[in-house]
Amino acid sequence: MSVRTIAEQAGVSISTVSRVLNNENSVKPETRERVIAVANELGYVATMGRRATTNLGFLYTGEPTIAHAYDAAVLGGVYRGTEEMGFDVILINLRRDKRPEETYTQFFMRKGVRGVIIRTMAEHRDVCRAIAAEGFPHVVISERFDDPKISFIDGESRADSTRAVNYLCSLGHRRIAFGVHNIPDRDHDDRLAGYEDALQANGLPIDEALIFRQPFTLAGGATIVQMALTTVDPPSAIYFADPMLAIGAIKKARSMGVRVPEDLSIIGFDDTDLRFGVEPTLTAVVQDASGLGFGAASWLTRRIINKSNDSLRRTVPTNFEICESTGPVGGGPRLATRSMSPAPRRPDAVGTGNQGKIATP
Amino acid sequence: MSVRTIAEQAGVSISTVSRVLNNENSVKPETRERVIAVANELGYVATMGRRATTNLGFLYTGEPTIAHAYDAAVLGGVYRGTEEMGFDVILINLRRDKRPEETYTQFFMRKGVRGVIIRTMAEHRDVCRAIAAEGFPHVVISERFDDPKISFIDGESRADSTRAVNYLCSLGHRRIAFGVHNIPDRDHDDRLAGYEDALQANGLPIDEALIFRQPFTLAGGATIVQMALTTVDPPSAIYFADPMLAIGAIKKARSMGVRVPEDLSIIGFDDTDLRFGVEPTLTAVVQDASGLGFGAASWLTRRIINKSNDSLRRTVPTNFEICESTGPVGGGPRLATRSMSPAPRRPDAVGTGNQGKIATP
DNA sequence: CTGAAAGCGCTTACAG
DNA sequence: CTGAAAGCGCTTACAG
Repeated sequence: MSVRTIAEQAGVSISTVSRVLNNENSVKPETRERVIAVANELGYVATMGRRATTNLGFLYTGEPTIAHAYDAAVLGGVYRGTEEMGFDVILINLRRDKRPEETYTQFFMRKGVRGVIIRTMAEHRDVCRAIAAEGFPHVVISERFDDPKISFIDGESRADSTRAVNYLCSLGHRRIAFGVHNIPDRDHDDRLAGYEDALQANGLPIDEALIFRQPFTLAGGATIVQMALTTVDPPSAIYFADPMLAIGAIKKARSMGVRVPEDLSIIGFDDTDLRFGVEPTLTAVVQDASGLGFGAASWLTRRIINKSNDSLRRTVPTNFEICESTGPVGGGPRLATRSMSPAPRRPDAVGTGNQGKIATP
Repeated sequence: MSVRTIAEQAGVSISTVSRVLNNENSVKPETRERVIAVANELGYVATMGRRATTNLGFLYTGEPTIAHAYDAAVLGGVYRGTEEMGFDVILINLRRDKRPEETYTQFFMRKGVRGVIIRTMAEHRDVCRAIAAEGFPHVVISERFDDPKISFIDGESRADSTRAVNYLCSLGHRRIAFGVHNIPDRDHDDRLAGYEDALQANGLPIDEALIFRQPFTLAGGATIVQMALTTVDPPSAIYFADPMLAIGAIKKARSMGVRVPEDLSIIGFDDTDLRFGVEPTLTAVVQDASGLGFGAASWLTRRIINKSNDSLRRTVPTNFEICESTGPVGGGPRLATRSMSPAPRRPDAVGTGNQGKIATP
């Protein structure tokens, strides 16, 4: 399948197809759109020499945050997911490299990319919509859309958030705070909704004074503990929708002489294995970030090879794990570690002889 | 610069060059070697359509460990380092994709890769040597070689390891253990050497019974603490050459009722910001893993563009940071947090609105 | 094992 | 704004 096929289908010459592929400004917009549509329909593949490229793009719509534990886990999963079909992963960044006048498809084809895993944020949902509208193969990670043309894979944390807060209620807690980062994010809104569901189910009021928003850093978590414990009617438990907040909170509580869980129960959220690195080990809602990346890549590479036009609309439940950072209100004895909804987790391969730093307790 | 140029220089036809590039087995070995040598000399570039590719390979010689904090930090740095010259980062894996009969250069050219950052381990030092011998642009991360043709960038942790152990001695510690992972690794050997240097300088014996080797996991660190504290003459301080070991050790000590630092001083090693996530904050030898990746990528992309033949032989000193996990032997008051050798650190960009999980206290 | 020539995929003046 | 044709980079039968 070459420029020639596209040219025939679109009713233009191969010169025009080439011009569109290279985004020359001389092409009439309607012609351009028709050619791009045909190229996406036929699954046009950029060639290297005369071989088809097999690059899968890991796309940041905004500033890349590769070094973060969540991103690293997702990327590790994406890499594993490309193995079966033999695709390579290439890191691409819209903000850095996309030219303003070119379409997404043109940008991707220029990079030799046949499909993209989109790592995005709430503010760039329109970018996901535009890529889907052009018909370019894609999967959005950790978002959810109503439009059936947009493919996504998303962790469903609302139910476990409710379960987590229900668990606190069952331990006798009545003043339960919620800590979340201070930037709008659908994931985190879900967790807030789950928290509110549980409060209502337990006949507890939703108190805005118990909802804290801070940057998702250790310092943010510390600030929340500080603020929460110095209010008039302080909470006896906090559910954090972010790992860093929870870890910072535990550190801060201990340095304030507040015992966890005797004086304060803490539930966190974990995408990796960070919950095992703190003392006490964190009771947490756990999301398999690596699994999200794996699922996205393995589905997308198949869709590309099969030239199907399916969408992926997959929601993966989280898991609620009870560890040591939660206990009865008022400081009873600790409960034994156990898991309420054990789900299979697929850890990334841990090589030998390297300096890997992942927690594998 | 095309197959034609290579053909002329190598004294063969373009057909033969093409055959070598595609590793057809009909080519005589000597001819093949000559063509590959010329291709590397001229800096041959695979083309996409008729544009030069600009891929920088992030190469795993063995099993990829992308999700690990160290790898993620390095990769984040590599990505930043490619921005100026506009290269893209592509993840490649020898074990998965390299055909047994092809040379490294052939493999890389087939992937459209113009240079590689090599993430390797001690057991694959010969792979680094072979890539360098072929003349393919490369930088090895966290290794060191005598051969001046091999480019590397490496953290120098021996001096700070000595400094760390000297510091323990200055606090009155006389029984100081060393914890390291149980797989041979030059990095970690350096740290052991630094430990031994300090013991000798302080007139202390090197006691094999105080050197513990365990898998680099939280569990490994816990095991070391357990073993160390149940010996006849237990140490009052431990220096760990790996972050996970140190964090696991702190957790274990606390759960055994051993106070850190009053009963046991712990010094760790940190590639990222994990030391801030534990209680007490870890005194540590700190390596800027992201900076290693950045340095490698920014040098390598320039070398490719300039078609120079220089080698990179860069050693980056670590930093020794005194935090809360160390104190006088016998449990005096804690010292204030300060840094003995503050070095500029370049944190990865932290985006907004994402679920990033890096510690930025 | 290798080259000359045909041919594929693409781009690029040139012409309109 | 578009096409026909020339041309570049590469691969691939074909011939030896």
